[in-house]
Amino acid sequence: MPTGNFQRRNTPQRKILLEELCSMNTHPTASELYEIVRKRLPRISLGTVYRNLEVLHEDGQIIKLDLAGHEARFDGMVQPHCHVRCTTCGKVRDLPEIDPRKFETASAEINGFLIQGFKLEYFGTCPKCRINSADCLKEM
Amino acid sequence: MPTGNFQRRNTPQRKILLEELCSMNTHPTASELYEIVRKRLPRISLGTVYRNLEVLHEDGQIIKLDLAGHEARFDGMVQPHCHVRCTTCGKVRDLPEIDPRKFETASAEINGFLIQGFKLEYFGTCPKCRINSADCLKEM
DNA sequence: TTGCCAATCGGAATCATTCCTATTAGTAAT
DNA sequence: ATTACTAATAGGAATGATTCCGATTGGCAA
Repeated sequence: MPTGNFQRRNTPQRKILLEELCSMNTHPTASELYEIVRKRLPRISLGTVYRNLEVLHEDGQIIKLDLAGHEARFDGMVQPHCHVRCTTCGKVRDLPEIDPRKFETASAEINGFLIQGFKLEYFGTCPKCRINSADCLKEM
Repeated sequence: MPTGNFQRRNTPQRKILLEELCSMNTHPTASELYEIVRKRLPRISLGTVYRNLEVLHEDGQIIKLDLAGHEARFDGMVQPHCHVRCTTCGKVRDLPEIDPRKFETASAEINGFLIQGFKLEYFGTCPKCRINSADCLKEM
């Protein structure tokens, strides 16, 4: 998850990963990006791709789409926006904006997609972990 | 994904899985449920647990929580409701209701959870797959 | 009882992701 | 330039959730 603390200077591999990701709007997986980047860096390893995508994500330079039950996908567009996943072929595309009113309707059409539903997941800190991290602070 | 077509008669294994899942509100993973059910069915296999959770989900008898980048969790409460995941310990709990207005605020407190954000994913059918499935219908 | 079919068991296979270790590249100091 | 140090990399092994497969079992109808 993004820490927002600081932004590391990008290594050559990381820079090229970012360039390639930002030049596409198809939200590739780590493996897809690996195949693409390999054309420019034939000796890059898949582990490096994973690690650097994680670093870029931590530093807020890219978005990680960790969606329901599928491999993670990555997005070079960091402005907040939504995504649709095709339940048939699995492709992921951008949605123009968050419109909570759409939640009410069972189905709708956006950008040619026939929307069947949405999945909403909150994240945060549970009561117990809030207390524990408070303890941590006291101990320091 | 739920088909809503018909509901199969539950096998003994499936019935017990459903009973156990409905008696808890902690959204167990398949492995956790496997350990629990094993007390009543010592010879059940993990594969059976996975298959039957999938069947129950397809028939709409349970909810499958396929959340961001973690193992799937299952929920016996089928009324629509939301979930929070603790980013520290990973536990998942119910949220009382969907309140789209909450989307606006960066952080809020619900049920003792300190909410840091949410993840919203639409799903549906992309333009190409809509056409292909229409072709399918024509061919039939 | 027999045959049939779906469900099960048990374990192997898969696949995305993470981890490990030796090597390399980059930078600063000498 | 050379050396020393450190962080990042490559390559591959390990992990872990999930799916797949083949042989066996259980329940039901003829």
